[in-house]
Amino acid sequence: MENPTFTERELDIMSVLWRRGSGSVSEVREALGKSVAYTTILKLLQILEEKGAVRHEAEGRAYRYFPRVEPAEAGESALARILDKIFGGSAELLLSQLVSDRTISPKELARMRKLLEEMDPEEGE
Amino acid sequence: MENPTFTERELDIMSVLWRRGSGSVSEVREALGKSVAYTTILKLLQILEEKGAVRHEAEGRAYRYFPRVEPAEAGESALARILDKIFGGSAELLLSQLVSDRTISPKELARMRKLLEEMDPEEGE
DNA sequence: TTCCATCTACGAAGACTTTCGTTGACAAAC
DNA sequence: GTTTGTCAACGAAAGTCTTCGTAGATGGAA
Repeated sequence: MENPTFTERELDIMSVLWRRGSGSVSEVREALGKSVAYTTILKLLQILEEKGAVRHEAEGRAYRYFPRVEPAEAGESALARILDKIFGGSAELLLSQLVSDRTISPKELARMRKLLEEMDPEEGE
Repeated sequence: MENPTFTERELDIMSVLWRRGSGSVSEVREALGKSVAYTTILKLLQILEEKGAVRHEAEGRAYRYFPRVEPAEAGESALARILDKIFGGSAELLLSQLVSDRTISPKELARMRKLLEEMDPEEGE
């Protein structure tokens, strides 16, 4: 899937599948607090499958859905959009916004520092 | 504006206003490559004004539109969504995705490092 | 004055997204 | 074997977003 983008609701569902690894319609519905009808979740999963974002396996009479798109792929598209449109391409500004107004644990902060330390300048990855 | 969120097209327009500081309908249209009709841009700007995201001043017979929402505000909402739904709340994963597969200049990388170095752990800001 | 260009206002069409009711299959419980 | 509960499929209604045509105002050029 090239540059996967998801609608609001689709993302809710993908989020559940990423967190849990997989899910039946009912499980996804549970995870979303049962705020939407069963058939709505089913429909969305069918749409996502058509898009190639998920696949399913039979499990008894029901289906178990698995994500086919990695969070990283979806994140790349989503971040690129925000970086460009909102932060004018400045990763620094984005990072600043990310860490401000949000509590980051000392451990996570340390890992984030390390991540940047270990990055070789010029090297994209 | 509490937690401003923008649709795809609205964001295109806000992006232009943020970049330029302000814009008339024609200027915004130019900036978007004239790919959409004049009245479409006007309509979107009227919607954004109704939402409180922009304001206008008369300038001759035309209007000049100004953003009333800061990129930071829009960025906060947008990042929070991605962080939660895609990266499972991990700022580290998000950062890792941000810097991978994207060329960050040595200077920007240095500034990003500094940003994290100067952050006091536990302190939200 | 009349025409043309430029502007805002409005409304509605078209596209996309979200929602769910209804149907029919199937299996387990009665 | 009839009822009950769980399931996927489908289609269509309702909601939202995007698009632009048309109308009417205004000002400058012919």
